[in-house]
Amino acid sequence: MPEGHSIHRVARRFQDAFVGQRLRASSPQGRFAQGAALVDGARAVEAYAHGKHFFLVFDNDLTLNVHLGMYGAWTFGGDATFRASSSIGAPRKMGEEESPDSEEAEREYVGPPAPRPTTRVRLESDNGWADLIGATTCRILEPTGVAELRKKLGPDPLDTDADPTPFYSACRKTSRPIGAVLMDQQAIAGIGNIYRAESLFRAGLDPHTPAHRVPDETTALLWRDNVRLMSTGVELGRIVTTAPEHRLGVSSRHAWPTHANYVYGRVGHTCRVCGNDAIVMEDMGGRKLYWCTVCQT
DNA sequence: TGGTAATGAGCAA
DNA sequence: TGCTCCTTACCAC
Repeated sequence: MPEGHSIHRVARRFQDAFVGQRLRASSPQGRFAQGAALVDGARAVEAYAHGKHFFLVFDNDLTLNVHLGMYGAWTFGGDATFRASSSIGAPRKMGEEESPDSEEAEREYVGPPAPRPTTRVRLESDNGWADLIGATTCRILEPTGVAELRKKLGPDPLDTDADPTPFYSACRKTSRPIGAVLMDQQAIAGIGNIYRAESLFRAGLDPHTPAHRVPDETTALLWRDNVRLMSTGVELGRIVTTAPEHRLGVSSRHAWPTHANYVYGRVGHTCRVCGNDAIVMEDMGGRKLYWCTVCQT
């Protein structure tokens, strides 16, 4: 899936383009017809993300809660204030950039295109639209439901007010591998398979290290590094975890994908730091874990 | 045309 | 631990 940074981009997009307006809500696919009816015609008052969960609050106290899962994506379009249509969500190609700037602005907004048959939700204002496909979760929540859900989510590195303490204590009290804890949304919210692998590499940490044996200064480093990496992800619309000196000879950002990561998806390639053919892939908790057996000890 | 993998997570066993 | 759901795109045949 889109990791946490993508969801924060979605929230930003909604905040800019839809919040403050009355929205028409529908479910072209039909599977969310009842939910859409609950907010159809209501005014959007706030959009935010917590980890990989997206929340759109309406003035009738109901909240649209979306989790994109592995395949979900939002597509946006509208008049000039929207820029041209773009999408945020499940990338289909490695390193794909989300919401690329359009080459030309749309001349005249005449309304949204016909929805794909798989469109779960379409939200429409007078000057733009947002389509959701493939989400694993899409529902309407009461305020209590939102509170209940958020209580189960750990601190989000992309939340500037977040207190990382719960993440530190989660690490101290479990012998589960640190590589598994980083993926646990109850311990820390928003990290996915790429940020997991890349931040562990940058910390020089063996993913199998029992979390309670990771020094406090290292868990603090992991938090701070994910704050930095994910913030970069929000700004770029793409995950780039390599330091500039490890992207030598790459000037165009369109060439970044092949130099954007240290270990994710790089089995059989030379490690950018130690130069060894030491990057391996294994299964951890049902997900593919990539790491360098020389750099991460 | 069909098999598969993909930045996820809930659930049964 | 493994199955399931959601959807798309790429690849091999």
